[in-house]
Amino acid sequence: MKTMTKGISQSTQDYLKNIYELTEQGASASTNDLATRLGIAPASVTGMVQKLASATPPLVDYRKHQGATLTKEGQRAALEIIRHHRLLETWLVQTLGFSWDEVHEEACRLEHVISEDFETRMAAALGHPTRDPHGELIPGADLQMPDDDSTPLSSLRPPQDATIIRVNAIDPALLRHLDELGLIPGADLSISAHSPFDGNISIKVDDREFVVGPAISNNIFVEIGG
Amino acid sequence: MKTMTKGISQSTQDYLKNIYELTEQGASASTNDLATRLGIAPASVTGMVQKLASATPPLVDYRKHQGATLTKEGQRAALEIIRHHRLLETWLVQTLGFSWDEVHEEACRLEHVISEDFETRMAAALGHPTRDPHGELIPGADLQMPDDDSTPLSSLRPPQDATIIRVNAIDPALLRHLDELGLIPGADLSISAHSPFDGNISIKVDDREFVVGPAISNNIFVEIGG
DNA sequence: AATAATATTTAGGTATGCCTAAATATTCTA
DNA sequence: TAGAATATTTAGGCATACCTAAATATTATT
Repeated sequence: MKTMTKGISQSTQDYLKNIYELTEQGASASTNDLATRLGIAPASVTGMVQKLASATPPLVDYRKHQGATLTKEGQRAALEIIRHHRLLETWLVQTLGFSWDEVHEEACRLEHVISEDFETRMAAALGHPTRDPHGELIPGADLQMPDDDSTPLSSLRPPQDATIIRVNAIDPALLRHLDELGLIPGADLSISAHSPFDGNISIKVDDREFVVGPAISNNIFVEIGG
Repeated sequence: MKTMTKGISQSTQDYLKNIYELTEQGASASTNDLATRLGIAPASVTGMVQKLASATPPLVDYRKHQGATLTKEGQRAALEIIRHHRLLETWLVQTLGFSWDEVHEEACRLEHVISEDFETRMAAALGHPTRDPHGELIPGADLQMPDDDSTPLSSLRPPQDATIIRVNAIDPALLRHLDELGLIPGADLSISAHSPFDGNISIKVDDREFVVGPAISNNIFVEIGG
């Protein structure tokens, strides 16, 4: 009947996960960005981040007006949740036939309540996958995040070829759109044109050719060479 | 990021589920029994039950010192959770190899967070089962609880034969014990003796013979005739 | 039927995690 | 570099769901 949070509340887990994701590319996580991602008021984030910073052990480093970063402890907890989330997405797609645009929300709810035993069994049943259905890396049982050497699609220029590795998107409508275009992990593509001013690129996938803007191409990551 | 409770909190769901189970055999659910099952103080139960009774729509009928029963609405919600719980137990056993003593706790946490979509897919993948790994009946998608025509093992007398249909137990240690004895749903048994004063019966299962007391035999339900 | 034992309720309090409004700090712009 | 715009924090509140201690009601005993 408990909530299986190993003493870390569900709300805290959400904070840590989002701080992890916001700080992945270097900077610290701002109050506002966190508030937006969590769907709560900035003032509430300030209070909560202060609490996380003065917990024992502290889960985040925080100085007023400077945003938050994760401590070692906080990072451990974040990676645990991210591992849960990504294994669950994989699991839902592979065993229950969910599509990749449907699993995010479900995994967000389940990630907080599954046991370590569940996690272990799921990983084994899936053959210890290293990427989820969006191509996102799954931290290992040791909570190490593997390296990702992929490149943003937006950085390619004609006539480069590439294979899609990872699609960084949550919005179901966008994911369905990308699915229709064939822009999914594993897809091979080639760049046929690039517009320098608007950043649009023309790509060919499955013999279909179309143009994508930076809003999309910045969030698709590829391995160069088809 | 929400908790998928259709406006009914997780705590409320636990109350309703437990009231359902306590009132299944007729009487109303007392404050104390609920407190014991939920692991909280009786005073807290009083407060919560009062709240459930004055919700709109009311989820329980309640009069001071008289215990609580479910309203139609409350029963609907309870059956929804029980359906989740029992499908999940079945799912965990069949797809992740959990044993029947390990699934209760896990299902108690998951039951509150899965979507209707998840429920539907799980039911379909399992072939719309009507009983969970303990033999407990699973309410249908229409939230009708099927009839159970089984008989308590404790009511049998030599030389009756029977097949185990349902084992009403949660305690993992007890469930492992029963598993070792072969007292699991589907097992055929025959009654070889009955002690009138202590209620013990001797039963033979898988060519092994042993004695079980009423604490066990009252919670094993059978279909008479092997 | 009075008293004892048990069950339940009331009263007052706590922690969590959110809110709004107002104050303050930082960053941008001219 | 002053003022405007933006971001953040403080202060004061609220709902949920739990707690303990004390009061009261019900049930059992003699």
